[in-house]
Amino acid sequence: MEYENHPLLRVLNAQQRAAVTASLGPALVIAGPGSGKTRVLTHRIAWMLSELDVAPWHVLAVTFTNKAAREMRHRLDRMLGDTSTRPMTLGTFHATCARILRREAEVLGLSPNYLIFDTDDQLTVMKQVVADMGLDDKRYRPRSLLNAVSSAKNELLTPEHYPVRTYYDEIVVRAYVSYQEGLRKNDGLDFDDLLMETARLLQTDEALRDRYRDRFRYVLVDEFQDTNIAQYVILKQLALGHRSLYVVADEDQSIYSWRGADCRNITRLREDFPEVHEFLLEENYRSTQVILDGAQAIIAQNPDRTSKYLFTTKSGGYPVVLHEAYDEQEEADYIVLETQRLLRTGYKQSDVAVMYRTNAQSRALEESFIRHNIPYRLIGATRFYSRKEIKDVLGFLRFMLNPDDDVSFMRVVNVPPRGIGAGTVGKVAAEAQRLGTSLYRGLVSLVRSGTLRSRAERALTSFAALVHQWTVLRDELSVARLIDRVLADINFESYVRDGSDKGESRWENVMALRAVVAEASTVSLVDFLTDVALVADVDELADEVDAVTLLTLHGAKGLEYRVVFLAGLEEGLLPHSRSVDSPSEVAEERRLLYVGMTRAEERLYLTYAFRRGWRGYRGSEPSAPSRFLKDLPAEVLKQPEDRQHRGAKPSWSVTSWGTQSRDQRTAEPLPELRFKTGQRVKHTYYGEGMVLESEYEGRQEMVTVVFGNGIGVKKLLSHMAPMEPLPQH
DNA sequence: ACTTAACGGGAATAA
DNA sequence: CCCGTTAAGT
Repeated sequence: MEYENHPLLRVLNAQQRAAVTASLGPALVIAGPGSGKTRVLTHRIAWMLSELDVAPWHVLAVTFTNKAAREMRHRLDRMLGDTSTRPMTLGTFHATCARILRREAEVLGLSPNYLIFDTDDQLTVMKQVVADMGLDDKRYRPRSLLNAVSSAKNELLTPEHYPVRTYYDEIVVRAYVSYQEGLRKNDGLDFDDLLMETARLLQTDEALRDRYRDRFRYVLVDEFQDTNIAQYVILKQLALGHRSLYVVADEDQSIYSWRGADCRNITRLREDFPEVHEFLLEENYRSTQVILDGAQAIIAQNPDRTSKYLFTTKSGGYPVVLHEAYDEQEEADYIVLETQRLLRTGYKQSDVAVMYRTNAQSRALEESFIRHNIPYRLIGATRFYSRKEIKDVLGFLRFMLNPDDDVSFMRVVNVPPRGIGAGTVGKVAAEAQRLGTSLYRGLVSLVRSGTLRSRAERALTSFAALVHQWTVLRDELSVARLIDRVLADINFESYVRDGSDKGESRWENVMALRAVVAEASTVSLVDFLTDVALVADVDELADEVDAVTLLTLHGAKGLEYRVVFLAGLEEGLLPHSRSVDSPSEVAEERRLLYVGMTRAEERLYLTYAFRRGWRGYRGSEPSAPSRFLKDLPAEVLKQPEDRQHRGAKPSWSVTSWGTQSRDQRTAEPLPELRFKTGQRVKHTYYGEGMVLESEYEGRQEMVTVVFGNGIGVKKLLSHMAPMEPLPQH
């Protein structure tokens, strides 16, 4: 091939090269996991800029996370050796739309300072709606109404077009209308609005559409399989001008249908752009063949997919390890101890990731990592920007930017507690209602009237004075100075640092926020608040830290680690109990497992627990291994070391305790107990210990052992635990 | 009238 | 374990 020696193409394989050097028309790159799609995307952009005479300001590249966008820009700058990517638009859908709408705010009846309402804010607005409509919030849960509204927006359905089949739908429509009014009144957009309003503007306003078509002549999209209808319409409207739409997709990694992502966008693309060129990337550069075989065996069971064959030149590899633990604690201990073992063989902490279905599963893992003194970082769970102390500070910033935002008003009016409770706020609300304005203006009016005399009302007066000062300072000080000012004015430190450890850590968070702001010293208040609203959990992931990563399977998309543990592979968790009734949702759960497995470069561990505690360990319930595990071919599996010496146990099926444990009690006489009280034992991981008690639990011998070295008391199953009796002295 | 402590009920994934 | 709600205390 003539291009073979081009510096941009030398590092690529033939399939990648074809994709990178495609003509400027529409292109669809189907890329399996680890096939170098990020590389293709970056090289493609570099190729367009350097070989196809594309001007960077005409390029729009959409990534799935801000982190990916940053990395891509960085790589491009390095490849091209300058800052020619500066004028390029590179970011997530939400960030890009937020910026467009900032510019076009007026058309939508918003101020250019409109704020993005996060999940909590949305809930506040919807609760208000439900209250105003006089609905029973048990029957019409604000959360569930929000879900309905959200899916409607993802499909660009306005209230008028919302299909009403039941009375509940009728309520949804009314709530949808009031909810939108509520958002507008407060000068806010929610996440879904960012996409929907952008799509609608592009659809309805021809002049505007032509402007953006001219600006974004070349559109590139990563993770196309996870776009929803609104996003597709945005892409289509832009691309119908110059017909240069370059998308990378893998339907097997579609894991966001619950938030409106629609794989059929791939079909739509083929229909709307029949001249599309398609490319297939099948060579995997990430994982060993064993891991790929395992992952493909799992995904192959899904119906209606175009099958790919992923291959790698890394033949062989370590077998996939399937481990059954007694409960979530021992599962965590197994993962941590195995990690420790790997660390001794040359892996770094940052080479290891533990993935799970639900955030709640991180707790047991965290405890174990702490106990064994291994640093970890947790992605998601309580996101930094949704901690109370952070939201409070941000609330003040939002409020000073837009005092007419009632949601922010309610958030900050009594923080720290200054004696302004529901009753007092009610008076303000009444005044606001009377004047038909915001709470803040209602407050100002009350203050002017001079009728505020009681303690609570005097607190209101001083609060109003404070806010007034801030709105003046708002345009004069940097964001960092504003934060300092607020913290000082409300004496936030003494409120947050209440002397407890938690208080200290809360204050650390505030200082961390302060540091983030200081770094971006020139950013405006609006832009800062926008950025903050749109950071994703994984965006927080700093690569410099050497620590084990704990994250959900959803968060793991696009990442890779030398060692991956997938925890909690049980019925009810993966597939999640809420999805088992729907075949399509189970298929998505399967893809989730597939995504997790294909994150692993060298070693993959699949673990599940025999019983798992809910609600903070109080009571635990037996669980069954995930149905997906059945599809793992025996060849890729290995029994964990702790069971090998115990002789032949073929594959997972033998250990399906869930079916054994409960009912088959009296089938056969029980053999004698292997351990008895006082017996000294040696455990492969826990070391030496002494048996406190041994008894039958069902047909299993359950041994309670106390170990030394701070490990403490463990309950172990005699036939499962890697534990032997020691000779008595 | 507001604040704090005790209580009961409840869990999926996320920009 | 975290949330929102309620009851008692300031």
